[in-house]
Amino acid sequence: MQRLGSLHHHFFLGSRKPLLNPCPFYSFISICTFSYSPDSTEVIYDNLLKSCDGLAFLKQIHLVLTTTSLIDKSPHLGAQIIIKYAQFGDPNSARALFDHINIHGDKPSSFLWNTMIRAYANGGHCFETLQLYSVMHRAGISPNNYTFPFIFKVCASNSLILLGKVAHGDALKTGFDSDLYVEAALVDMYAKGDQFCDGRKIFDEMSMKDLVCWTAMITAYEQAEKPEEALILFQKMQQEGLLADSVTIVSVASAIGRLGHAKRAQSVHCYAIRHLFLEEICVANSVIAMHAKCGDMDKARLVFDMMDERNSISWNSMLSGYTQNGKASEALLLFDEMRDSGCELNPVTALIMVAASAYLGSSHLGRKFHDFILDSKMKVDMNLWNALMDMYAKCGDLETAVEIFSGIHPSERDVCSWNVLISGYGMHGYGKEALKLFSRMQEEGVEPNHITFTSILSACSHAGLVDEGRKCFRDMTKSVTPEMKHYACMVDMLGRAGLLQEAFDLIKEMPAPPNDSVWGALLLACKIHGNMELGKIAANNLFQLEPNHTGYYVLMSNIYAAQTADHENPYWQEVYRKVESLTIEMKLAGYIPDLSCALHDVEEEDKEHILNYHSEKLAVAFGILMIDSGMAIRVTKNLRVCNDCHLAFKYISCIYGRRIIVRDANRFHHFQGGSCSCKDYW
DNA sequence: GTAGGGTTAG
Repeated sequence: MQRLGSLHHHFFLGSRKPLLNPCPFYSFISICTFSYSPDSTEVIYDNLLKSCDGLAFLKQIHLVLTTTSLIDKSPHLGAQIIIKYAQFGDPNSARALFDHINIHGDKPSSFLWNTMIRAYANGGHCFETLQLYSVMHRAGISPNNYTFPFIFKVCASNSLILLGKVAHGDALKTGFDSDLYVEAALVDMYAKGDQFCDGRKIFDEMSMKDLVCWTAMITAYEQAEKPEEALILFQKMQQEGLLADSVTIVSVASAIGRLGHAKRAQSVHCYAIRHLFLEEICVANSVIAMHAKCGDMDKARLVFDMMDERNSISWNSMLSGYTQNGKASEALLLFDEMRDSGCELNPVTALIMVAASAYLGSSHLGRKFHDFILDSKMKVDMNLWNALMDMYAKCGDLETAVEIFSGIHPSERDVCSWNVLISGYGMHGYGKEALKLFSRMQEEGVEPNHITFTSILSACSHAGLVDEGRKCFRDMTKSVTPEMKHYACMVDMLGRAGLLQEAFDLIKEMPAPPNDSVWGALLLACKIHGNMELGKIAANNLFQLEPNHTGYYVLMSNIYAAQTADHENPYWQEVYRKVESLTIEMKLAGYIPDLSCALHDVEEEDKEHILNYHSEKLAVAFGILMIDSGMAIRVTKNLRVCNDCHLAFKYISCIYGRRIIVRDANRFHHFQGGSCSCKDYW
């Protein structure tokens, strides 16, 4: 062996260059052939093949073995060459050799058949894999525990579960179904093919499960958007004493990302650090995506910045994280960095950047990325076309969105293309057109999904098409179970149309407890239509569900405020007129409204308007109108009096020569002759 | 005797 080793070494150093010309190489190998017994020759070639790192080199070796007929004598070397061809992405050459052996050599062993099947399967050649599997049967060669995993793998990744089931039957007949690898592949196939129960059943009945089986099942749950189940299984796996490896962690991180659990995200991150998994690009990428989905872009960025090597998935995860967290401008900055880094910009990158443009509502930017896509000659798949349409619709350019849609061949359009356009029409207020598209879509045989129904209900809502919306909802319940968001759309639609009781009845009929978006839609409708009674019910539910969401408190407070202004006071018109004349009189006397007291972020003009109708000003105006001039005007208020009202009351006390006594949340203010007892310190 | 399964962005 020592001798062979050095010979091998010598060959490698000495004849690399002449390889371009087969002659010297060939004569050298010939010498070897004569110098050693056939067994030793086989070992030499075996070593040669092991060190072979390119297709050209491999073809040379193949040629020599063919001309010396060694290929027909050594099935082992034949198999090694087939394996190498597959590794270098040349399954056709592998197949040619396989066929050659089939004709010239002994009948290929099941080992060789498996090798060829594997070459096809790993190269993603689904049809060839399955065809060879069937030829194998006809040739009378039995598949074994090495055959089945590859068959199941291609069935899984090409959604050919029926064919997979047939092969499963073969495995049962031959008794290989209880092999660990076969079982793991079956679990994977059934789970990926939406046949969870079958996959889970096999998994549960396995006599022995290793880490790969657990990971396959965990991954299946995660990819089927069942992250809770994935994590429950992960916990069980740990209870069984198995330790997660980097592949497991990738799936667990994805599951946690889906759930948005920031705390668990941190613990997975730590685990990955402790086990040095973050050095693997795949793990780092999934940890980045996890933090991004949990809303923590700083942590995502930290991982990203620490990476020694990044691929396009790393960059894209960051870009999409920034976009999804409302930091589109950060995404734009990072995109420039990505371009400078020389990393490949792929269709996913383009998709994210188009979505970022849509988020910013900038058709200028969106168009720039559209041009970039066309210039880069990258393949524009349906997802990217859909994103472009969505971007144009969201940037106010519905015409271009429609233009793109019309340019796509009808057979190419998927359900998402229709959804994008329907929602585009909806958000532009064209409810009738959205409905027409919805019918056209069904006529063309495209099955609507839950997003289609959300889009169409929302379109009806914005256009006030209540009857049509009701009908869509009824039709929808025939084929799919309505989700929260559909109820929210319905409540919004009915509520906007003033059908508050019907909206409330619908909420009461819901099979599951309504969430915040359903109650939020009702509350908004109550605000629009001034319904205090239902508003209180909606608000109370919202305050329990989302106690920290300030927007709902503001909405409810506005309902109360509107009710106050809602003219219960028979003199309201006089009061409002008085406030207006008071303002003019005060301004003549030098009053400048203190706009900083109007806390809403609105135009200056609106701020002044809001200030004028502060409840204490209305009360004082009412007092001036109603109370004898000799008497003090007394106002009681439950909040601290604002600066602007305080200033105004000083002016009024002077202009009208009246005492105004205001009790606010903390103290009394006595206004008289242009000043206040608090001496402006309160 | 040779060979094998589970992974990340949208």
